[in-house]
Amino acid sequence: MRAMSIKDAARESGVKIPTIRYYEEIGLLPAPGRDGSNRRVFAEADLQRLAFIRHARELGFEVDAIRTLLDLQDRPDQPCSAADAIAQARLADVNQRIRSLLALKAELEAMVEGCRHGHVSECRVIETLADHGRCVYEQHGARKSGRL
Amino acid sequence: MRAMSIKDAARESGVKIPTIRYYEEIGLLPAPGRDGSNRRVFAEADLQRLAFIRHARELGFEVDAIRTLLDLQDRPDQPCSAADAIAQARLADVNQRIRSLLALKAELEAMVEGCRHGHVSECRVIETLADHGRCVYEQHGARKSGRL
DNA sequence: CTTGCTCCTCCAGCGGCTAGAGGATGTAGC
DNA sequence: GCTACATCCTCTAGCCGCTGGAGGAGCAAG
Repeated sequence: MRAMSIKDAARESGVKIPTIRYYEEIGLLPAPGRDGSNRRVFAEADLQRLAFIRHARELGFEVDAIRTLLDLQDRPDQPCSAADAIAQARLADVNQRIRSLLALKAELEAMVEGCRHGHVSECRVIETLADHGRCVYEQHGARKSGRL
Repeated sequence: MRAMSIKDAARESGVKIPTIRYYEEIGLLPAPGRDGSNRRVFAEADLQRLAFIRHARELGFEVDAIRTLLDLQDRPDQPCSAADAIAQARLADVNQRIRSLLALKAELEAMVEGCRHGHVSECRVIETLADHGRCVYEQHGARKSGRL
């Protein structure tokens, strides 16, 4: 059973030091042990938890969702439908986001391609921004939250 | 020349009232006139500016970029290369984001499809989160900022 | 005994809003 | 004139998920 400092835990897990402390503060990571000088000592289980959290964050899960997923992980006899639902919801969100971004991409490409590289007075980029009506696709925008 | 209240301006521009005030505060929207009771009075030009800002925000431009774009709009004799560069940078960002999200989508689909709807102990979703090595695609993650 | 490294806690800030308190003013109906 | 209600104002604090800095403690090596 390795016991390591926060610095080592950060290196091993890929989670930065202040972020580790933050996860502890918000209760995502259970408070690790301390040594005689009040320094945190991380065990194997803490590292696994950090890796889990990091991976979930990379996949864009919100902290609350991760909390639920971690709780589930701790109770292996539960049905996994809750975990499945969270992942499904996240997938739906990602799909929606991709759709939005593809519309933006088309819009931005039209703006950039239309640019004659002259003066602002005849700049397609500025014109398009000023007049939504010139948009290639109407339906960009109105995303609520802003992850990934 | 119409002169309207903040409520009307919000309705016309699609920008919410507190957001309009916020844009004024951060200097994105020049401070509009006031009436005898210290209430904001919005003119046509203000509305156009609000529409410009809103459209740019929908396309995911950052406030600083919008500031530059608005400055450019105000000086039509300038070359539009700066505006072009901002739009290009935004396009590159959108493309990168789409790539990330497609990787996430694949990853999430693998997780969800692998789920046998049994117990957490054999849940593909939880397993995959716990062990990055099981990922279909390594290269998800590490996006810096989180818009759209 | 000093230097340098790591650690601790606490607090402030990022972006882009959003929401609420607490108060002033305007308008409509009686 | 009075009441009710809508709208406006300013100011402050909160959202998410961190990130960074101040100020201080503790430990090892030279």
